[in-house]
Amino acid sequence: MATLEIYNSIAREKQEFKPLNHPYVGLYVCGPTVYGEAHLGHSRPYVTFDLVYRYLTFLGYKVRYVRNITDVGHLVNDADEGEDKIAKQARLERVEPMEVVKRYADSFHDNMDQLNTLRPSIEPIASGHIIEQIEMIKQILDNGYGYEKNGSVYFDVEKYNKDHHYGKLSGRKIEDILENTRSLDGKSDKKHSADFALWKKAMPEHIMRWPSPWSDGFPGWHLECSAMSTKYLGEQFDIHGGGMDLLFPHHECEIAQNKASKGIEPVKYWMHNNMITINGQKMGKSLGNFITLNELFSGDHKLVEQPYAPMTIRFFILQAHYRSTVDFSNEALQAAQKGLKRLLAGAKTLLELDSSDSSSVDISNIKPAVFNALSDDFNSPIAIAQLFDAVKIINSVKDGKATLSKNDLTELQDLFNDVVFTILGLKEESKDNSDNNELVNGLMETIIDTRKELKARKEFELTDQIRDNLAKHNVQIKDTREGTIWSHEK
RNA sequence: GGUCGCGUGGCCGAGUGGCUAGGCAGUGGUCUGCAACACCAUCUACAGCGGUUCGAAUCCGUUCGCGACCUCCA
Repeated sequence: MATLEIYNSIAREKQEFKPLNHPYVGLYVCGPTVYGEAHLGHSRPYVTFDLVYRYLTFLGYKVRYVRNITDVGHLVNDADEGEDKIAKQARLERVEPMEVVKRYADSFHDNMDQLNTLRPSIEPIASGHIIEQIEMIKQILDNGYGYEKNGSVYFDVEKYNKDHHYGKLSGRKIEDILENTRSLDGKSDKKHSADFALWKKAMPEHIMRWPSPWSDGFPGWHLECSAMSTKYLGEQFDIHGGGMDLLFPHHECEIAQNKASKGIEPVKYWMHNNMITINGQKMGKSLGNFITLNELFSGDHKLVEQPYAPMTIRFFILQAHYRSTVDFSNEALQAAQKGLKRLLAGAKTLLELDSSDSSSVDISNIKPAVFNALSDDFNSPIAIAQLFDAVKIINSVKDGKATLSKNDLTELQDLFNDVVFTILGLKEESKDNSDNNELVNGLMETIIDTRKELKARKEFELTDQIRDNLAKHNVQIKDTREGTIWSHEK
């Protein structure tokens, strides 16, 4: 099997993956700020890093997957002037901030379960780690990279850059940052506009506040990831993931905070997924062009022509490489839906095939091609393309136009089981499992038998009527060579 | 304006120097009472221009178009 290569954002090239502490792997992914329902854009990083988590685990690594929940400190606007996102939503909904957090964290978890993403090993919450964050601020101050002003503490970017390189991840030069950062019209306590908040003094009306040596207040947004990744994965860990839009300033600030407090480069491999776009433009809350996952699942949105199953969304995302943008459209999702159906039908057929004495087709290159693709920076679209080639073979065998030896058949079955279900995390979308539904099975059996009798009498008007009526209840009837089968879809 | 990236066939989306990506859609056929599924065959491509090379979608230059980040964002 090929060695795993990962595109490391900070090196701007693919690098062989060598964990710091084999076979253990630390994986940190920036989680959501839970002030609203998750939208399609959110599904990208979590499906992407679910693939990373699943594949690393499959390869035998012991992965600790940490993904935070942000419930405090993430401001609506500028790091200095904006309102806290959670607090704002709480005001709009007239509830407690923690009610907002609970509601949308639950909703997020539901959506992630629907997308069949595995839950992280640890899911730390920012407000539960105030002490750790305060400790880190103290260290940054002790090391001379921060300053206090009016109860707030800021990171001194200019000072830090004298000893380290602020901008090494995003490829920015400090001069450009200092030059281009928006001026704050002298309203700010910051020495320089490029500086960012480590601790903010809370306004009197602010509910989300904690005591600290500097003021009653709350931590800056960037700090939580530094503090929590350090706590659960150590001062240095293997992989840090997140959306490309977090690359600057969020991840840049994280590196700075870690180095300023611990003196160590925290992350070995930085991974950034690209955006989901809509009409070529990034889907985002601030742009107002987003579609929530629940809206996609229900079809209840003006841009959504039909309900899309969670697995369709997952497959849609996996059919593109994580570092490419992927554009939302109904056409693309419908193509994904049909493609997924074909792939899963192939997987099912594969289990029913009989082996022959020998193979009439050569399947020896499929498995290596699949794993080479996955090991080449998690290239799921290539892996999927290989699986479709296998589906073609599977269907040929089913049609009696090709044969597979016992060994080859087993190899394909194992491959599909490993890749389709374990690694890509796809699954059948069957909601009504017929095994606990004897009544329905009995009824369907009666209907199908009756229809068979009608068919024999060439009463085709009636047989078609039965098929059409059942279709109205999302029950599909198919007359195959082996007999009539039925399926119920959502 | 600065930094970075992208532009592939009707649509989506891989590929980074020579060999059919794949999916969806289309067309013709096989199968079917008719469908659906499936199978076989088939079609359309690398934004423009210039260069390097025996050979470029792939490397270099340039023009045009689009996007991301530089405010919050997955």
